[in-house]
Amino acid sequence: MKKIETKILQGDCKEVLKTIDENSINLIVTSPPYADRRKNTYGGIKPENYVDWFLPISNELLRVLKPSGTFILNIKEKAEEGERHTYVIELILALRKQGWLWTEEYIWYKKNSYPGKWPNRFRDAWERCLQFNKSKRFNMYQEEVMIPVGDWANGRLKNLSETDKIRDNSKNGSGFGKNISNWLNREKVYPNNVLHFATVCNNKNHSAAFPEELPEWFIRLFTKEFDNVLDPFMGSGTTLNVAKRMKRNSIGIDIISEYVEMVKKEIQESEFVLFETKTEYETVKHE
Amino acid sequence: MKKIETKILQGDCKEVLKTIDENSINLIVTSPPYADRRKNTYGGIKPENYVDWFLPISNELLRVLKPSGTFILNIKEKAEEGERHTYVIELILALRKQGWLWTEEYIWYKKNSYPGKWPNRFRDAWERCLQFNKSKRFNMYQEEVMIPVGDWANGRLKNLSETDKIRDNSKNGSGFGKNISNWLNREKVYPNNVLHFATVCNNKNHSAAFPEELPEWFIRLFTKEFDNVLDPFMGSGTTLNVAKRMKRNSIGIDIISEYVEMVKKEIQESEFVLFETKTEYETVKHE
DNA sequence: GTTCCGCATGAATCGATAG
DNA sequence: ACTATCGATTCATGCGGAA
Repeated sequence: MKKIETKILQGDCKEVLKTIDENSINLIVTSPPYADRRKNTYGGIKPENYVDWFLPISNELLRVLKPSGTFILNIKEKAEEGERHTYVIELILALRKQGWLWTEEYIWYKKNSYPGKWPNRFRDAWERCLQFNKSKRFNMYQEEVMIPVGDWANGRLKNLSETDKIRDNSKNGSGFGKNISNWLNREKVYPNNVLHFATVCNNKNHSAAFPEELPEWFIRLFTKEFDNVLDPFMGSGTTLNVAKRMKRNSIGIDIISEYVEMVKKEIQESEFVLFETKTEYETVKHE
Repeated sequence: MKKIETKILQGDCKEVLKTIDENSINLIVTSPPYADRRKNTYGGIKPENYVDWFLPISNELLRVLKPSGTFILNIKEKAEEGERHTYVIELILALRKQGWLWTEEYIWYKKNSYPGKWPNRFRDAWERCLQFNKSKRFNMYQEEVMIPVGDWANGRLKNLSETDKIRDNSKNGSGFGKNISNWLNREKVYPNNVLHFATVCNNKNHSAAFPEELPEWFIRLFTKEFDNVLDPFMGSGTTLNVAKRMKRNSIGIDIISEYVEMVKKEIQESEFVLFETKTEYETVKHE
């Protein structure tokens, strides 16, 4: 029986990542600390230094990711002095120069973000989930995230007209054509690039990270069982917990030892539930 | 009684804008032709030339906008050969260099996005609505766009169908973690920066790029009655029609005379309904 | 009239196949 | 090795005709 490995490493990920084998990771899902002058994790990265701070890390991520792998970066620029910062869009350009492909930008639309306002803006209800890849041919298991077909199918597919049974090209030359009969008996359809997930509440002693649904969706989409998932900014360990539950090997890194200890404890407790898995903290094994 | 003026001008907006007084416009809402799109009507701007094409126009927009005014740019980059193009984010950086403040990025979350599914990506269900300003002190009438608390709880501006609720649940699974009782006794709440509107497409001879709700929301938020609204890429005239209905003066520019004639006719027909307003095509008057 | 139902429509993008 | 065309995918909306 195969075992699931969940490794938790303490340290600055820029250094710790160097201990990980190249081309060994199938998926990186992470939410790095946002630029913030006041925070003391990572010394508080200033917005104007954010790109320079991130590039050495992403260079290691580029090294450890398999060519068929995917890197999902959950990030949102802060507003300061009435403006949105530009460090995130500058980071996209810099990552492309570093060799990453900017494949897509998914939107995390926060379901239950509180109403609220400032004099010049409303509550920010969305974050970017930027998808980067090493090559154009990456693994994507689209069937794993399909959703039920909409109400329209009930009425529309009841009785088909003649044009419904063949490919019917759009009359206005848009190039869009469809064959309605393809949709008979179809129960599920593919989703789009807006993810409508709830936010999580701050009930633990750490700042709120993303909800489990977010890494789960990407893990489902970009990995299969026993693949390797990495979160270099582990925080409260959401990605690792989800990966373990979904039978993916995972590596988490965090600079704050309190987080590391907390996640280790949490993962160990889950051993009693999922006793067929095994957690290793010290040794590094790859397929 | 004050009269509403609706002016429709034919020509290249880069030139036509020069005839408009400086500091005279309260709100610019526009959706320029996207790169490589609408080739048959606008000729199609190449992605690599997009920023250079747009900057002379935005320079005129900067001139005609009042210091308290707002510029809303609806745009979305295309995907090509597996990657998202970067010309839109390069445009944001270039507009800031030109003197604009990048205040906010609203998301237009399209209810009925264009169908599509490819080996490497899903349907694109959102577009950017970028907010730029000349100064940090711009007019914003936040109370005008408040929404009923029930709609906010659904995360939508309209109620969900039963199937939509199931689809939503299958995507996120979790309910509300937060105590929303504080909001229950309030009639209306402020919205957030995600706008959930449907696209418009009908079987008549023209289709609107964006639905009326989109310019209506921004006109409500950033102008009051008798303010001046400008759309330099008028197209089918959605912005002008909405502005007129909401008793705002407006100027529309388009290079295609067919569109200009069509919108003129449409605006004139609405005279019979809203006979207290008056449309002027030739003279230019400002407060 | 008014409501119901049928159905065309769309800022798209990829791979495969044909010329 | 180019370019051109075709097939696949999908659902809210509004029009027009029927009930």
